[in-house]
Amino acid sequence: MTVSKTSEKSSEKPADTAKVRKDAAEVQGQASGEALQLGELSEQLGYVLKRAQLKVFENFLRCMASLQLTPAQFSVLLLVEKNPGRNQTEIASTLGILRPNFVAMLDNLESRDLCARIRSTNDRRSHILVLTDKGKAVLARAKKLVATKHEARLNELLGQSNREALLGMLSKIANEF
Amino acid sequence: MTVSKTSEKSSEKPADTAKVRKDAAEVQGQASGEALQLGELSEQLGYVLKRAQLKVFENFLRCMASLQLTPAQFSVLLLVEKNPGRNQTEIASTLGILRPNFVAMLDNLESRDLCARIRSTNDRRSHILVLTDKGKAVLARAKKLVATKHEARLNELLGQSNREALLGMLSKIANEF
DNA sequence: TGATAATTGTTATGGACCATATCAAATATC
DNA sequence: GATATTTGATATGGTCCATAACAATTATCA
Repeated sequence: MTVSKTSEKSSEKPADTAKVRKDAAEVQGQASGEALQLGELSEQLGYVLKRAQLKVFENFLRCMASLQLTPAQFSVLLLVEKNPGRNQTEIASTLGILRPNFVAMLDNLESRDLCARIRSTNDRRSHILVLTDKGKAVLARAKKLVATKHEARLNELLGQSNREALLGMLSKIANEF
Repeated sequence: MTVSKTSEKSSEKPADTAKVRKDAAEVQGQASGEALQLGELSEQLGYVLKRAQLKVFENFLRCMASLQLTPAQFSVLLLVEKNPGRNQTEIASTLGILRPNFVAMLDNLESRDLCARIRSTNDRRSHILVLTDKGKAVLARAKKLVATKHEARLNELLGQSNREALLGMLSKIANEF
């Protein structure tokens, strides 16, 4: 196999061997217009999981357009409502949010008068988080939107029992994987 | 209710009303050490879905540590192997990757000699994508790692039939939601 | 008690990922 | 053959995520 000067110019890329070019020549012009085959990709849990998650978030944002709440913001409001009086570190960490990144989130929610930081009397380093009246009202409306537009869509697509089974399996993965 | 000068300094935040401070005073010092209640959060599909996805990706990265392949890179290699001779636009779009963002990804894979861009003879604008021999070998090893370490873990956690049901529901969400 | 360590909220910063506008080269359209 | 479209690429900005560092406050403990 006379390979004339394995590298004519030193600017060639690592993959630029004769073998690859030969392989490529064999598939040149094949499969012009046809749809691509997903192949094993559609069996990869991570792939399907990620795509499903994107779709769900996308739908969530559409349902919440009138309230301008992201999934993360919604989760903060839910958690603060359920656990009033906790500080930023506690709320952030149970949501998997790092404290530095939680600051801007709270700045946003507080500027919209949805929740408030109150200096704790026990530990004057920390801020206690509470929903404002407006925050409670907005969250109530958000819950209704989620239930009627978002989760309802899921039930309609999967059926009640399947939806519950799905949630159970995802919880198991989230907690025990 | 005599509220002495509703706003002493104009620098007060919107949420700084007497009502919120009163509400906060009632929960000060409650629930010091106890664990937080997730409440309705654990029933929110989006929340559980996102957390599960993070766990799965995390595990995937650990399993692939020896090959240094991210989920996205793995999906590219899988798709190029199944569809050799397609161009960047086709591969990227079926993966939901925007063309500009696909360039750096390919630069990476190509610099590691896992795949190659070959100028198409049909349309000299486009690059045909092919796996190199090394790319094929690495992908083969990656598939084995995924099967024995990653997906096996899932089967062990959920059981074979549940794992298939999960995949089916996620596909349905990804495609029909 | 007082010196030292740890914690809380915060800022600054950098990386990874995602999205848009724009460009030159090549091709398609008419 | 003039114009529009497509392809890969660059530049750029936004969002999210992660780490280091800091002042104020609190905990530790010698």
